[in-house]
Amino acid sequence: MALDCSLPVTHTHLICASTQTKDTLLMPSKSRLKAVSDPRQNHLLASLPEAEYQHWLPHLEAVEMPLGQVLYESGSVLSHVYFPTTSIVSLLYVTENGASAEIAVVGFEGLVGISLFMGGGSTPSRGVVQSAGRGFRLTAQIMKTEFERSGPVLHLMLRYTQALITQMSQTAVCNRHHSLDQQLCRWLLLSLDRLKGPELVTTQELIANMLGVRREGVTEGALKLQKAGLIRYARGHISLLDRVGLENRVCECYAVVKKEYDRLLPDQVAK
Amino acid sequence: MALDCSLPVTHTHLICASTQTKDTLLMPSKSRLKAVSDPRQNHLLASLPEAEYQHWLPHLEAVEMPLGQVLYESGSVLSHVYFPTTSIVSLLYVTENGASAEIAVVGFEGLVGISLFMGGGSTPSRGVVQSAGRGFRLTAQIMKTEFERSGPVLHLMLRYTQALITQMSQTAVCNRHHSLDQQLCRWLLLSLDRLKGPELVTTQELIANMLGVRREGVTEGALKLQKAGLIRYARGHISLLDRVGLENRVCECYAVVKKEYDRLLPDQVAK
DNA sequence: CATGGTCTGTTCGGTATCGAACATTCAGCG
DNA sequence: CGCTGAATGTTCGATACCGAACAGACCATG
Repeated sequence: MALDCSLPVTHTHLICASTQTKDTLLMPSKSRLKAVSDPRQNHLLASLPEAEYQHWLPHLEAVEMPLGQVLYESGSVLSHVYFPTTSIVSLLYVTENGASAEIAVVGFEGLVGISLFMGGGSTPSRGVVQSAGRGFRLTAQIMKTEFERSGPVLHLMLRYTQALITQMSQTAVCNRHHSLDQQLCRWLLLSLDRLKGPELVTTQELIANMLGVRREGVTEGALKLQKAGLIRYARGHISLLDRVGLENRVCECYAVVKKEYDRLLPDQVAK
Repeated sequence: MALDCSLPVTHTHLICASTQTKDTLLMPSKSRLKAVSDPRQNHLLASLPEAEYQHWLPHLEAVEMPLGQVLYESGSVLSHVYFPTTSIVSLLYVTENGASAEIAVVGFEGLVGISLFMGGGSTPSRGVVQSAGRGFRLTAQIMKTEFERSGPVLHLMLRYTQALITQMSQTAVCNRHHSLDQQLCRWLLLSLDRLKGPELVTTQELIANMLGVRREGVTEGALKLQKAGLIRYARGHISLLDRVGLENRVCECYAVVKKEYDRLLPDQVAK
């Protein structure tokens, strides 16, 4: 913990150098230099034992994660694992005829690229930045080595993976049994939980892609929520006004997932 | 491999002793003593390095797995991991209002109880025997120890887990985008792949529970398939007549899952 | 061989979502 | 400042699935 402060300085120069990864960059974030990232904004990194953390530090590369950036494609071998801090990444499945569905959301609580240490190297899903921000990444090689080397790291990663599995499973059930309105609430809450502020920067069109429904459906659902005074939105900005109100409308799926994350990944460090 | 033959003898006396686990026994299998189980009928066990396998052998307990048996409840801590040989287990989520949906099927290719070595101890799902048969089990303690002790075991289990994750994810997408008819085909093929013979012993009612739809829907779908000459069924018995025909009707989800299982778990031993 | 229960077939109206088409509003840009 | 494209609002018929109710077929059991 004592050495945290030295980090941002050490790494700031890397932020720009690493931006040009695979830019499907749709909306470049307007050089918000305010929050120079601290790796421990990511809860997995923050949960690492101090010794491990110090060991990782030199290898953690700060990266900008612009909206729409594809971190990995279906079937491709990952070059890095990503630890979002102020961004959100969606794990997306795309069907043959172009329809899509999000199976999980990853934010500062998690990591993108479990297939790297799970042994498969790739998955049939796609990782897309769904809310622009920052994060850190580690090369595949180092991640694998660290995973094998340290028991605590392994256990942390596996517990996280189990939480992710819960989110995926619950998504499957939710897709089957709950109304679009409920799913929209779930999606909003899950996404908002993975960001600092009370505002999401996304269009209804993108939400529709995530939920695997038509945009019109999202519009209607969002309208209801806005009329009820739970959210307010305008041209790509959605603000949370009444969290309790949303929680009253959401299906059980949200609570199940949240509870499981809390159980498997208690905040050992600051929240 | 050389010692396989001695095993059935060693363990046959355990089969009965271990039957009375938690019997929601609906349909006791009529004492089919023909296939006295060989642990290596389970592909995970068969994929273990010889040394590991010999190490596990004394601890593998042969068990009867009757239709409807609940191997674990949502949230409960597992006492054993199960390795099906001639049975199929469904991982089932049940919603507050009683609706259910299967998120994955496990047969001789896999194992039930990943939360044991993933670190969570429990999951919000339920494990139910969906096709009566046999299997082997290992106590939680031994499974955990073995998982930690041996690299090859760990890697095998994790690769399997990743395959399972694919199945769960694909189920989520399928629930969203594909028709009941297609999903029925997927379910039939996935289930048939996890059994030896070309016949399933299940009612349409149970299939409906698994798919999370009404029984009437399954009846209609099954009728179409029967009229098309792809399957034949009667009172709880479904026979596969034309696999290719089914594969022509199924959605991509089946192929994606199958391909991923084949990729992650190549049959190192006999198939 | 009668009976009860399970399994399957069939029907009908209700509802949520789809697919497509179009109107409106707003932000950014030249 | 006006244009353009993106984002949002609205409508309509089509369709897949739901919920409920019931009929027939078959098996096990007494």
